[in-house]
Parts: sequence; structure tokens; C-alpha cells
Amino acid sequence: MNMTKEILRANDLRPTKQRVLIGDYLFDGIDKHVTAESLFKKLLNEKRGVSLATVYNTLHEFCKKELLNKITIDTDKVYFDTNISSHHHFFSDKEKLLLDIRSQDVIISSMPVAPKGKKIKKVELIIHLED
Amino acid sequence: MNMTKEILRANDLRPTKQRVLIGDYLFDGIDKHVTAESLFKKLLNEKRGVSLATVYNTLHEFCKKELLNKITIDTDKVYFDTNISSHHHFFSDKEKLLLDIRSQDVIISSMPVAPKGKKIKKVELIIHLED
DNA sequence: ATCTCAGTTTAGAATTATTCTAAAGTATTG
DNA sequence: CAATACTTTAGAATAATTCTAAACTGAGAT
Repeated sequence: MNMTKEILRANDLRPTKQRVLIGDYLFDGIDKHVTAESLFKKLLNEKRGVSLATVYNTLHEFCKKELLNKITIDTDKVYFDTNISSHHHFFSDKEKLLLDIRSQDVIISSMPVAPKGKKIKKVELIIHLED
Repeated sequence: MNMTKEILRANDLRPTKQRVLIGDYLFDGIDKHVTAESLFKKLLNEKRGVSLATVYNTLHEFCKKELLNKITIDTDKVYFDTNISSHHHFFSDKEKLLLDIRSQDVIISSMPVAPKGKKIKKVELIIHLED
């Protein structure tokens, strides 16, 4: 059976045509950074299209199920990373390009304690690049 | 002479009423996190108002002159930090609240090298909080 | 002081990623 | 197959930010 369908079912998401199409692309084993727009355009070339609203819906659902990692680095676009293991990013503000940093290349040896009443949800290190 | 005026002149910015008003608030020595909207509202209560467009213009000019630090953490708002020394942030996604982390509380002991042709412009560590 | 002009401010329109809405479609269960 | 809860979708709505072009102003020259 289609791998994406298994992933979807395992996460209580009905394997609709659209989700399978999106999942097949995102979960093919190759790490990717996508935006709603880039994914939407990518899928336009496929046999059947997926509406932009569905792209947004699906990306958010996948995030909620922790199948994707949402990266907010830029005000005008949200990036989604298919690599959900802990790692950090370079970001080139000029080209708006996001690059993975191998996890072994960053060592954070001291971390603050969370303010009282709060827990640490996620640690995001972004290294902004320039020419 | 007004301290803000000196700062403005030193940065080739004409000390207009609006810039002085904004600078007096931002550069009073107390670290602040503002958004265009929060600053605009704050200034409405002052003797003379400043238009929202000018608030945006001024925040961007101050950033360009490195009098402010722009923090993009959230898609729907840009934050500006008056603390321009190197430090990191907690961010509570729920309340959309930004908190400074004292610089001594984070130690990054290993950093990746920038991709060829690029330099590291800024390192931003954001610790997302939840309840 | 006044003149001049480049730099600045401003209201309102434009832009744009994202979210919302509500109607039509579809997967799943019995 | 029928019923229903979940999905998809087009298009409208939203909201932060940017743009535009006209009015205004600070600062140096006269």
C-alpha cells in the first residue's frame, strides 16, 4: 500500500487524493523546504491540481501532526521543513533561501531556564547570511 | 541638547519632530520590544500624533542605522528591540510575547561555517515557549 | 530673517500571504 | 447503498506592511 496513505491513517487523517498527492511529494525521503505557494505551483504540474486553500489546510494539518516543521523567519512567507529532526538553519535574507545546518555543526552548551509557568517548546537557531 | 537629536544627527537623520518623539521614547535607556502598531498606539496619547506610515518609516530607518534590532519571529508582526547588544529571546506563541534572554544564559560553543560566498550577518536564537 | 530644495511626512490606496466561509464533494462505517 | 462526518474549494475577507504622490519642513545659502 502507498506509504503516504499509511502515514495519513496513522495520524487520523483521511487519505484523500489531495493529501496523498501532497504527502507523496513531501515524504519521499528527500528533505525539502516548501512554502504554500511553492507547493501549490509544484502541484499545478501534476495530473490533478490541488487548490491553494487545500495546500494551506494540509500543511497546517501535517504540522499539527508533527509531520512537518513550521519555520517562521520572514514576515512574508512561512516555510515548512520536511526534516523534522532537531536541526537549525541558515537563511539568506536576500534570496529568501533557507538552508539546513547539520545538527552536529551547532552546539548549544548552555541554555536558560524557561520563565516560571512556561516550558520550552522548541529551540530555533537561525543564522542570517549576507554576501 | 536633546540626546535623541544627537543620535539622529550622528546617523544622518534629520531630527524632525516625529523622529525625536519616537527616539525619545525608544532610546530612554529602558529596553523595549515594540511593533509598529504598539508604537503607533503609544504615540497617539502624546501631544502630537505620528502617522502610522511614519512609524513604519522611522522603525526601518532606525534599523538600517542599527539603532534597533528587527526580530522576525511571527508572520503577522515584526518586533523591534531597542536592545542592540547580542542576546537572544524567548517567545510565547500564545501571548505573542517576546522576552529577552540575558546574553550570559546562552552559550553557543560550536557554529557552522557559512556557505561559500556568504558571511554570517546575525545569529538569532529563539526559544519558543508553551504553558 | 527668508528662500530654496532635498529630505520627510502623510492619508489613503495597493499589495499580498493567509484565513475564513459556506456550499459541494467524498471517504468510511453500518 | 445510505448516512454522515470529514474534506475540498472558490472566492471573499483580513491585516500587516508597502507604496504613492502631494503637502510639509529643516537647514544651509543668501
